[in-house]
Amino acid sequence: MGHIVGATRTPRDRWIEEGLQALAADGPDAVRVEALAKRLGVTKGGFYGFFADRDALLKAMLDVWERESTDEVLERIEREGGDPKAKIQRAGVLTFSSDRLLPIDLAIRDWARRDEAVAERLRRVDNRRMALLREMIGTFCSDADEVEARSILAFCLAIGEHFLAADHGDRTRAQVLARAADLLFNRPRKDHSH
Amino acid sequence: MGHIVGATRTPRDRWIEEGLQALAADGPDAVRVEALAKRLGVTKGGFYGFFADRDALLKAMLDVWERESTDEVLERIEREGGDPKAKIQRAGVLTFSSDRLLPIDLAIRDWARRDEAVAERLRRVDNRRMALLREMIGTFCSDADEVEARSILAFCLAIGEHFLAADHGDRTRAQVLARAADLLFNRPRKDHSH
DNA sequence: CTCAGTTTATACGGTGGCGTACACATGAAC
DNA sequence: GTTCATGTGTACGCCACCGTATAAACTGAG
Repeated sequence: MGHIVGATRTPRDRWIEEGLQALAADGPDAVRVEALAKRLGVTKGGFYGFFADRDALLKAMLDVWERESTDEVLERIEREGGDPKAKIQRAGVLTFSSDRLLPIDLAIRDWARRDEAVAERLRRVDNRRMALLREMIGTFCSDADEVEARSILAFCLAIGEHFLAADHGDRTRAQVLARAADLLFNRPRKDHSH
Repeated sequence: MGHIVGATRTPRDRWIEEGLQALAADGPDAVRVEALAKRLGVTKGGFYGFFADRDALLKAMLDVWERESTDEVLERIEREGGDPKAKIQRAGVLTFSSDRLLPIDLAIRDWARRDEAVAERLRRVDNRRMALLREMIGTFCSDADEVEARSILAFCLAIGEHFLAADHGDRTRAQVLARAADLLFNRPRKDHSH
């Protein structure tokens, strides 16, 4: 029973991986079975053995992304420890400076605007990330409303930066970002004097 | 000479407008000649009288968007006047709360990640918007580096908010955004005590 | 009414993509 | 070496889309 026979030249994972690369590079419309096969040096012959149809591949891709973007990143952050600011920074680096995860993340954000199922997954992922941000910012800011405000600012900066095309004169983007992060993480506000 | 005859049931502008709607709703790949014709209750017969090919339509769409997003908005802001903060807010409302311009803007941002020509146009538009932000923020903040930092934070908040799927517990998104804007525009930082 | 110019409908060839059917190849188990 | 499940190549029907060609319909001027 359970005969495991026949070698798999192009296992399920490689289809998913190639799909994620296509998604990252050119959006969900670029995830085409025959195109992936070509890039894998193979025809689509084996594809339909692993996936019912193209849509099943898309779902599988999102599963992998969701797991990699939450569990794996959060686990690694906890494992490596450090103070709150270091953790925030590491979380940012792990997802928004990753050559692998960043372009996938951005593509999925645009995708989510048109597909409710994708939006639902993104919500789960973003909520976990926001929870981390809140926790970290809460260690040096006591006003809960302000914690939320600073969290959304930080998150939107990390995302929006990649959708923003503006220049900054003499400054580099990195310099401007550093100063912005400084404002969010290192400068308690003046006394509440409404 | 120059006989102007023959009525135009579906003028150039309507093709462009329908194209922009398709772009806003489903991204650049959804801008298909035959699909637009169907939505216009027409076949593609007349299309190639106005445009050399699909690509010419895309260019024309970007032209219209660029003009509407810069000249028209900025002109209106100047015309209606007000204090700096009111101007920032109006600029934000005119572009990022417009049912028409907002979804187009977001679609173009994603598009720009893959098409250098689109990125170039977006850069022109974003630079004009950033210039406005700098000018306004400069009226109550003297440190040029911090002006730049607050500007990018404000811009990324306006953009990123729409790509962010997180919830905020009891608070509404609008409440959180208001508090974040408050941080950026109404709270001078503590004395520089580094 | 006639006419010319323009817009639109229809039909066509070409391409690329999906999903299916079936035959071939491969390699482990026996 | 035979068997057999599995992966792969090839071919097919189908549909959507682009861009072209050509004929029909419309419109305003004379």
